[in-house]
Amino acid sequence: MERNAERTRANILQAAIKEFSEKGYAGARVDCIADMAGCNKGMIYQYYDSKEHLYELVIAHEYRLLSNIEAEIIQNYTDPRELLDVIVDRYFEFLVNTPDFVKIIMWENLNEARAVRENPALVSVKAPIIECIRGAVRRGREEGVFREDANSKVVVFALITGAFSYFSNRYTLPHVLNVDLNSPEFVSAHKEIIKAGIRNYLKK
Amino acid sequence: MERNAERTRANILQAAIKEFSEKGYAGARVDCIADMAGCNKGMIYQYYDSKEHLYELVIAHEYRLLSNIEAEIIQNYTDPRELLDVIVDRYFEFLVNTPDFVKIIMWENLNEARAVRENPALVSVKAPIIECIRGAVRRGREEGVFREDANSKVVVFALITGAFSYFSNRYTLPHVLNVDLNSPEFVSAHKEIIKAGIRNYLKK
Amino acid sequence: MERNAERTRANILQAAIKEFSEKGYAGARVDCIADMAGCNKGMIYQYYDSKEHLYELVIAHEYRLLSNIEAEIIQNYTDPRELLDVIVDRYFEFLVNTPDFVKIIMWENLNEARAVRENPALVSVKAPIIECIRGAVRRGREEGVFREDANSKVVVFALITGAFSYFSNRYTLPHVLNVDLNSPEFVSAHKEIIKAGIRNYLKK
Amino acid sequence: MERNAERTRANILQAAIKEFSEKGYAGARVDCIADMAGCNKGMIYQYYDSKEHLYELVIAHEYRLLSNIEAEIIQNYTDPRELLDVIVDRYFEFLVNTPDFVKIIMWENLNEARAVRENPALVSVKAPIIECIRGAVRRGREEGVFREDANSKVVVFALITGAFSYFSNRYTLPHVLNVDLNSPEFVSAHKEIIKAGIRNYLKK
DNA sequence: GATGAATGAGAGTTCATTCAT
DNA sequence: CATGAATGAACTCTCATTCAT
Repeated sequence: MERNAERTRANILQAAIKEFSEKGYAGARVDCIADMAGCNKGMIYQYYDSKEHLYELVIAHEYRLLSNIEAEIIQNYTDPRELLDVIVDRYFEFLVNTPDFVKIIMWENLNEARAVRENPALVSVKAPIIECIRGAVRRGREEGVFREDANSKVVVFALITGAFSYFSNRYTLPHVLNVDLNSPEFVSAHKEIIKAGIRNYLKK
Repeated sequence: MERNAERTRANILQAAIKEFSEKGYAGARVDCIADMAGCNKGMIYQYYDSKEHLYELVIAHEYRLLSNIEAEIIQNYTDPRELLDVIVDRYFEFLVNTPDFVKIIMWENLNEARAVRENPALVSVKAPIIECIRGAVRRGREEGVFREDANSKVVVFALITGAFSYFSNRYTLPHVLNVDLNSPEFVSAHKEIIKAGIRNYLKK
Repeated sequence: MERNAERTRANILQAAIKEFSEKGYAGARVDCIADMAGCNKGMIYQYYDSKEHLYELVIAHEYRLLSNIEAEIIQNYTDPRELLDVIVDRYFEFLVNTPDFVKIIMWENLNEARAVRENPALVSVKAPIIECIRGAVRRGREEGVFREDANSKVVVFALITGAFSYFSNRYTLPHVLNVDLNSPEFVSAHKEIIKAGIRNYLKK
Repeated sequence: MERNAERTRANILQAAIKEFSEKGYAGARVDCIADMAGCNKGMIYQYYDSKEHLYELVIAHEYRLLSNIEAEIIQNYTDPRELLDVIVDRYFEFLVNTPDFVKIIMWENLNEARAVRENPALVSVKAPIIECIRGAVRRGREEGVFREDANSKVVVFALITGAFSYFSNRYTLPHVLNVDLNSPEFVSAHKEIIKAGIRNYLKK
């Protein structure tokens, strides 16, 4: 049996992401995490102190995943109109490929953002993308292509919730609507609605 | 202490709505529900058999609350363009006034709609509003004000998630964005984005 | 199976006295207490909240046992010389008949009196007997039978430790000395040594 | 990091003395001992096999500390009357300077002398001082300065418990009595009471 | 109809001990 | 000789559920 602290730590974190994402904080079981990580329960306490602390690290980890995407967007896109479309596309791409993420953020929301509020590092994790969008909105106004009184925060909020909402009702709505959320037509129609809504808000 | 079966049943249901909405299924405590209902634990088992069953009834109850709103919309609005705006407005009004609802639906989503799927009565609870919107979209196409290939399900999905999304990230996003979701300007800006997105999707 | 809250509470307390007295706080097992009390582990938490809190109540209970003896002494004896002998006799009698007591007080001593210090009610539990002895010492001085500079606290300390010491080395010393601490001759010889020591300290 | 078997063994023993003395057998933690010894847990098992065995060696070590004092007394003092006073003085001196000792003996007492009883070497560790006192008592009788029926074991027991008792209630009593056990007046008054008690027992 | 005492399975956590490196 | 990762049993505590009253 191979002994490797870093490997075990990582296995536990991955297992915890899966468990917390599937069952939320209250429903998650430390035993299940240990089983999935292929290690003993004691290891979780050795490396992460408590279920609570492990959960906080999972939240921080997931937030960082998205902020990595955002950092890449910030570096590469500056044109105000292009930027907003890109953000919707990238968010969708990320959320489609990272199904754990949406669920974890939703559980955290329902916990009233307890872990986020108590982690100073997370308070400003969205500052860069906010600043980026704010800059784009300002430049759009200066260039005369956006209306004068456009509110950046409204735009950021609409961008994020627009992308999120597609996934956050992933289980109940498709069921009662009897639709396939994964069909490319459905995805692109929804993305277009979000983009158009924001475009309309910004247009002069 | 008065003995009143109906009163006790109702108290338990209200308490359960509060408890499940605040803590989700896994985090909810039967003891807390009994305390809030001002009765003892035995009553919950007498009237509702188990925590699980009580939860299912809570879900059904909440779904019915929204479908009552929907029934009223269906009766009173027929004009295709007006209808969509009305739905957004009514949904927002309902969700603002019924904060427990959003949380319960979100928890249920995260439970992968277990209770909804297992309850035949809920499977068709959204059929009327879907049929109503479908009819409006069809009439809009017939009247030549909507595009020919408009998909009713895309519209229903956008309407519901659009309204929902405003509330479903109620805790994390305002915190990192430092905004007040309750300000009338923010609310109406967001509603307008949703309406415009859908309007744009439908327009010829 | 009879259901009786008061009975169960009392059973748990008695079982806890036994368990804590035999094994100390760290060595005591909640499971053992439940078994001895003939009830379920959950009852202990329902009635006493935690192992810690149960321990504190046990300590308080035991202290009260001794202070009941002291109250009886205070009421019935006033003659300075007689009083001191009576205290030694009564303490011995009590400690012989209440073997749990000595051990619990010793464990508590080794815990550096944590529970005693944190319980305001216990801080003054020995005040009456101290005051009583202090009064006897004072009267003995006034009556000219005790020395002028006799210190009451020295006397109280010698009285209590004198009685206690007989029991507190109950296990190691008899073993290495190969003596029977319960033989009446040994008991009365030891009591006489203590009484004589104190008498000598007080004599003019 | 230097590799030094003897050094590590010694460090572990010292750390164990501290840990067992502070927390008793049940409360002591192998991890804490390793930390204090500046080594890792494996070393403890390599050198001492188990927590249990380490504890037994600690007990033996502490007993030997006192018997060294006793050996020195035995060698240097023979006069019956002087001897008893010297023993009280030396015991006090030792116990004041070796605070761990009192606590360890007390814990061991509460464990009902398990380690002492199971260690043949300890059974006779007090034989020399007992024999010494027995001899002094005999000579005192022969010289006509002690009573004829003086029991040496009573004297040994009184000597040891008399010295011990001052320290064994070190935490609870001073707290409720509000006295300073370290004040020279208090110490010498207490010693005098013990000496006088024994002197009185022995006198013709 | 209503109470709350009692249960037992299982949750999070700790700890002496072992073992690959 | 030394490390610290890993284990598993046992511990404190919780909770949905049952049942005598």
